[in-house]
Amino acid sequence: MSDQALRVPRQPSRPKKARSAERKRRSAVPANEPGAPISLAPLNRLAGYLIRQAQLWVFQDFNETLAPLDVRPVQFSILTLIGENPGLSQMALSRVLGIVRSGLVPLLDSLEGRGLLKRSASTTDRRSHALYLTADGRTLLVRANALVGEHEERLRQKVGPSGHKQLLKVLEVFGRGI
Amino acid sequence: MSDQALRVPRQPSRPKKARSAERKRRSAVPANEPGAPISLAPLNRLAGYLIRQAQLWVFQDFNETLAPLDVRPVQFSILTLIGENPGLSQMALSRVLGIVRSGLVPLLDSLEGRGLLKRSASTTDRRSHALYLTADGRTLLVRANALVGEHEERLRQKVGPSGHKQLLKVLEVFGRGI
DNA sequence: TATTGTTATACTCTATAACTATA
DNA sequence: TATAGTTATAGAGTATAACAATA
Repeated sequence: MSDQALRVPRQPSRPKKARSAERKRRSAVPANEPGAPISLAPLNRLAGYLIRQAQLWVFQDFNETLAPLDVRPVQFSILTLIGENPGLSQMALSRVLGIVRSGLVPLLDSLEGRGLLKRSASTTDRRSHALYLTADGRTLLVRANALVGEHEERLRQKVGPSGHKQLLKVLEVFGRGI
Repeated sequence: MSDQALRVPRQPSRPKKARSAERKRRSAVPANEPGAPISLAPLNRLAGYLIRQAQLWVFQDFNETLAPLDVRPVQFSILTLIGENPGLSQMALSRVLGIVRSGLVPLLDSLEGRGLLKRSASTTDRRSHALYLTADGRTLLVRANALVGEHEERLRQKVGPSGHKQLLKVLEVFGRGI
């Protein structure tokens, strides 16, 4: 964050000239009062919208809870899946996670660089890697599981014990079990 | 997509030299069979994981359903909120959406460029804009609501009618109602 | 001094195409 | 020919800092 000279400016995602054309004339119309209540009624009746809001809460609380270990949700999923299925290939992992195989590479690079997993040569197919947790990876996963338990408990308190049970049952259909 | 000369190469997110160091030695260890079933049990017991998987399904189905109108979930939320709260300011909108105000600018640029909304001058505060739907915006929102209804119906079929009712009730706590 | 909208910047995630090495 | 892993590339989403205009 200190060496600015190494940075290359990025291509802006939209051409600049389009923007000025987008805001040309602005007639004066009465606006809502600043402190006025905002109606969200139509959105709050959509289960899809509520699922999205719930997911944002989950990720935020997960990240805050797991911050001491610096573990994101997808990293936790990767470590858990490799721990449960030692020798997993990257292709199999990418299929289960719903991530294209090229997107998995930097994620595994990072975890391998931290010494949490290793890519071993497969004995059956020299193209593929067999993924294993290291001892450090197993140790971190134990600590992560404890924190995830705290996070899950906070979620249970948020929706209530019966709500939590209902979620596990109703959303079971979305769990990818192969 | 044709004029390659205009493109500026992007800064890779991670330094290249770190990668080779990350995969040094690879001992040969027995790997899981390629066709072997993969255990997801520990993840499928976490409500947070299931909420995430459900949200991925929701976005995918939403995008496929609304593709004819080229409306993403966040764009639908913006149009709905402005339709329900005409004259809304960008600050108020960004707070409700949970988006920082700078992130809202390109979203509104795009929708304004498509003629779906307009930024009008506020009568009370010359720093702020009052957001309104255009006639085209209202027309599109009507059509979008019909498609969102189809999407919601598919979600209801996915989790069952009683499951859908339970979701609306259990997840109500995540709906931001100000 | 503080706030609103904007710009510039950068990191993450996701996706596609092409390459290497293997099958 | 097809597949596993990798690289390069591009776009979306999200975040911070700084600026001008205004409060």
